[in-house]
Amino acid sequence: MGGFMKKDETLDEAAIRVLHNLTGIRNIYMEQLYAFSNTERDPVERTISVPYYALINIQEHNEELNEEHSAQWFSLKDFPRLIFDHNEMVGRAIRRLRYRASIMPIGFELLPEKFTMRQLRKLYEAIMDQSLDKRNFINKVNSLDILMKLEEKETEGSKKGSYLYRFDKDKYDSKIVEGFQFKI
Amino acid sequence: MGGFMKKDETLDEAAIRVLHNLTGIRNIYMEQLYAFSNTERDPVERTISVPYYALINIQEHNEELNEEHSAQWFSLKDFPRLIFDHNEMVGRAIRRLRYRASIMPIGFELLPEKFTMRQLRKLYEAIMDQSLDKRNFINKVNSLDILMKLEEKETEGSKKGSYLYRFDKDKYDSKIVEGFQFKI
DNA sequence: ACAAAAGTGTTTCCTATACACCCATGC
DNA sequence: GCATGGGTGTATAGGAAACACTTTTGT
Repeated sequence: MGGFMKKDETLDEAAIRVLHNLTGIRNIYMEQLYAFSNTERDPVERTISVPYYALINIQEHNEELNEEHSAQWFSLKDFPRLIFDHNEMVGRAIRRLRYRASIMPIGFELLPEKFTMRQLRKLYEAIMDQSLDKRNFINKVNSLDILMKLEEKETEGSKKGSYLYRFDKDKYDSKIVEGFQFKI
Repeated sequence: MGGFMKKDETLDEAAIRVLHNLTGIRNIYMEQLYAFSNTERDPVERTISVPYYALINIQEHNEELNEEHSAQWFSLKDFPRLIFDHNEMVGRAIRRLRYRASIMPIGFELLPEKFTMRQLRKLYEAIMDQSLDKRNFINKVNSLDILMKLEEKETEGSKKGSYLYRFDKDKYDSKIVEGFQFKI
C-alpha cells in the first residue's frame, strides 16, 4: 500500500494518512523503515519511497480491514510476490520488527489489552519464527516484572481457563527511568 | 555536511558523491540513517534530508581533511551545536554505530590494516563510551577467532612493543557462512 | 631506577537452557 | 474418562565479569 506525500506534511503524517485512507486504522505503532531510491525501481516515473511498517492488532481490526476496505492478511511464511522492491521492504520490516521486539515491549501492541501468557508466547514465536519453551518464557517474562496478573481468567481457548495479564506501562516507564533494559 | 541529490542518482550515490566532493574521500563504509521530514526543519525551503554516516579512518585521512578541505574533527563528548536538526542526526548516527559495531565487525573500518589490541580496545571504548577490561576484551576478541596475529611488533606507543593483528576477512566470511554470529 | 604499556588465567556469578508431571475442565 | 491446554521448579552449562602481577625497554 502506498501513496504520495503532500507538501505540508511530514513523512510520518503522510504514512499515517495513507494507512488511514486505505484501512480506516489510526493511532497504532508505526515506524519508518528506510528510503528506497533506485533510479529504476518504478518503471513509470522516478520515485523515492520511504516505507513504514505498522503493527495492526488482528483481533481489533479484522472486520474493518476485510469488509470495509477489502484488505487481506497474508502469512509471512507464504506471502505473494509484490511489485517493485516491495518484497525487500517487507524483509526489512521483519528484521526491524524482530530487533525492536527483542529490546522494546513492542509486541504488546499486537495483543488485546488483556492477554494470556500463551498469547504472548505465541506472538513472540511468530515474530521470531522459532518456538520458545513454555516455562522458560514465563520465567523470563515474570522476571521482567512489567506485567500485572489479573484476577480474571480467560476460558475461550482452554477448558481450565488461564489468567489474564495486562502490560503495566507505568511500571515499565518508571523502570526505564531507573535504567532498566527490556530484553527478551 | 550536505548536498542535493540529482535526478539520475540514488541516495547512496548522492551520499558518496557529496562526501567525496567535500572531503576527497571515497570507498569507505557509509550507511543511510533515517529520512528527516519536518515541514519546518529548514526555514528557507521545504527540504527532506536523508543523512548518512560514514566511518573515516582518522590516521589515513587526517591531512587530506584538514589541509585540503578545511574539515575538522570534533569529539563526540564536546561537539558544537549544529544547524537545523543535525544534532539529532548525529545522535541517531551514534546509536546506530553502537548497534552495528556490536553485531558486525564494523569497528575494523576505523583502524589501520594492522593494529594492536590496545588500539582495537580503545576504539570500542570510544564507540561504546565505556571502559572495557583489558583481559576480558582480549579473551573475547580471541574467542571470536577472526584476527590474524602477526609476527611484527609495533613500538611507537610503548617501550615493550606490542603484537600487530590483522582482521582476517576470509576467515570471517567463511565463519558467517557456517552460521557464526559476531557479537562483542 | 622507574615509568609505561604489554601480556597473561582463574574464579565467581549470573543467565540461558533443558526438561516432566499434575491440574482443571468441557465434552 | 479423556483430551486439551494451564501451571509450575530445578539442575546444568556456558558466558560475562572481576581481578593482579610480571615482563620489557626507553628514558
